[in-house]
Amino acid sequence: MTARRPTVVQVAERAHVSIATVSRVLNGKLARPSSTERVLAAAAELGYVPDATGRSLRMGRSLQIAFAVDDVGNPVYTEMLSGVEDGMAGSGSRLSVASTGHNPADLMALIDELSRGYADGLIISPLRRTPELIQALVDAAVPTVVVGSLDAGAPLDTVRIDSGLGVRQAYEHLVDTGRRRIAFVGGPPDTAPGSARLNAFRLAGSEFGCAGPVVQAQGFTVTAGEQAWLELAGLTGRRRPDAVLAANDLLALGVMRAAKSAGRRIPSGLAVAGIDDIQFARIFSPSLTSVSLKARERGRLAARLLLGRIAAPGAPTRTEQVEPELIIRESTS
Amino acid sequence: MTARRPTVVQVAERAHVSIATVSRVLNGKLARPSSTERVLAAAAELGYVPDATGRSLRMGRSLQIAFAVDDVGNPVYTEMLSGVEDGMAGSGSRLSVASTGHNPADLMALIDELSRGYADGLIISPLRRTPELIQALVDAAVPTVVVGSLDAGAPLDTVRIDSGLGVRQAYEHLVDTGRRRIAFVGGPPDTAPGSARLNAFRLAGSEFGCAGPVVQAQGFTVTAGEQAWLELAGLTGRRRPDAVLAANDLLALGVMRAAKSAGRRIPSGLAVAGIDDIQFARIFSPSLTSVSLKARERGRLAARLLLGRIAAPGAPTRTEQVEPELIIRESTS
DNA sequence: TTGTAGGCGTTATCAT
DNA sequence: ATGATAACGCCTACAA
Repeated sequence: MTARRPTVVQVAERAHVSIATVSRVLNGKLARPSSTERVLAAAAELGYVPDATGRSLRMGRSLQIAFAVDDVGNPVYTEMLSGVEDGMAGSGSRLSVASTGHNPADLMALIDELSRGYADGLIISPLRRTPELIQALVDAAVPTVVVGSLDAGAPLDTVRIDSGLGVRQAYEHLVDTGRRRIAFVGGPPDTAPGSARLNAFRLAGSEFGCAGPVVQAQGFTVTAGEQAWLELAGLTGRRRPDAVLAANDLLALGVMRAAKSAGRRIPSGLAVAGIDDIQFARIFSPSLTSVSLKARERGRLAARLLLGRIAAPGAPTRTEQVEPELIIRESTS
Repeated sequence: MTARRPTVVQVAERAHVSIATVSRVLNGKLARPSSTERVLAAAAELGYVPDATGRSLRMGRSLQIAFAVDDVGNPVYTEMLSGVEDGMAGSGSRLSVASTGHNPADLMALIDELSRGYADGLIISPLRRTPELIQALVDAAVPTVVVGSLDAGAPLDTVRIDSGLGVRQAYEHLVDTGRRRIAFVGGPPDTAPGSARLNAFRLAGSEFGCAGPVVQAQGFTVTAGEQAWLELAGLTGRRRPDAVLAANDLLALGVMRAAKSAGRRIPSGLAVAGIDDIQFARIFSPSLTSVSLKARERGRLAARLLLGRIAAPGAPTRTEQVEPELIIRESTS
């Protein structure tokens, strides 16, 4: 911790070779067996480990990947992060995590920071996909992979999932199980998932004809879900919903909690379904029916995509598609 | 993304000064106003941003902090991570996250990796504090802050919390609310929190005399908690517990879920309390009584400690202490 | 096969 | 106040 770490120079001296030979041996290039042996021995004795910064400077690669996450409090991002780590396994790169909070400026600052060269690429799953953000990502100093659907125009690698299809699956399931007045608790409408899922709900509503009231929550949080329930709770008669479809699991959990406190029975009095299938969805009582958006798999794919892009910067942009999957649990059956 | 980024050389040429002056101006050292102005203008026009790698090499600092987490699936670590980010705010350093899984070798490899100089320090909250691990941390290439209690001997900065006191608080609360046969669901006994909390439970038991059966779970997970309940469920008569104290919230949630499925009423038939006070503890039904171990605060303090250590490597080791806090909710009252 | 030397981008010393 | 230059640790032509 105190002693200065040995460098190629120390190793070279000890092995009685030049630093070039040291570097070659350590990087697996060919060298005379005797030299190889001496270098390896010297390196081992000295406890030599190549310096990441020196190597980065020389190679022009930091061997780091940045992952920007909007809301660390949402388990879905933890799962995605876990997937990113999986996808990076064996790549030799490390993971730099930045939570950008809910401040768009933070995110822009992060993208700017990339031009410092501390990461070779960025994985991002932005809640708000504004044109400015997309443009910033396209112009970023390093390649970016977006987890989320983009207009075909943007020259960016993406990992997509049709969350609208997920909404439809949940909706259909609610109808199949006899619900006839399905309320929707949407996320903030200015977010990509917020608007996409609301649209899908409206579409499903016009097809199946069981759409009930729509509430826009302030965020994708449990608290917002609880508040959303308050708006729903007052409705009576024909406006009173027999099911709630929420734009994500945290909202659904909030709705369930508030509805239960208010004396509603779930699922007999009210069915509730969410989206994301976070790990806790299974644990709740009643356990929450939810549409898995395969966060982990998306993270894994994003990492593969990014590593591929870094290896071949000129290759045509790619898109990976993942399919949503309805997981039926107690809250609807 | 394609064009090579400008360096001090470009800026210097454009401003008609030397690279030394560019560096000085950009780092806020004194310079003639006219030079300052020209340099700033040139830098702005070129969109110059200092390269992190070049700076790191020269400064001998990577401006990165590593955070090693045993189990990303446990929200308590997400909260701690969040605290670490808070504590690092404004320091100019970035956060590198590595989840070491449950493989001790991974962790050792991570510590070895530190000697590559990719981080200036490490924050770690290890489940298993073996002598080998502690020694490795002491010998690590960069300073380490341990979130957890260590023997006084180890020359490491630490953030402590008396989780035994937390166990006692919960135990006392259960006794106060009339429970007379308190079961304990402990984590793996070879982990630091596993053994510390079990010991505290035994101590409280001998003091208050209401200790019931003890179950050792395989891990600190919901699933392990569900399995633990299975062991408890068969007990009858005098061995049948009227309360369960679990070594962490995930275990407690698992116990609650399994007990409810088995028809036990909570808290009337069985009281359940956990430890950690993860965000979801509040959301469950019934909401979970838990002892907050201030994960976020501990993360924040760890970051401060580490930054201080990096700034003053020779300073005496420090320990921050945080107090546990019992949060009473529905699962016990 | 091996060594010398240059350069990646930055900061800091030492003259001027 | 400023400029030339060295140095951080590494890899890799290029020359021998």
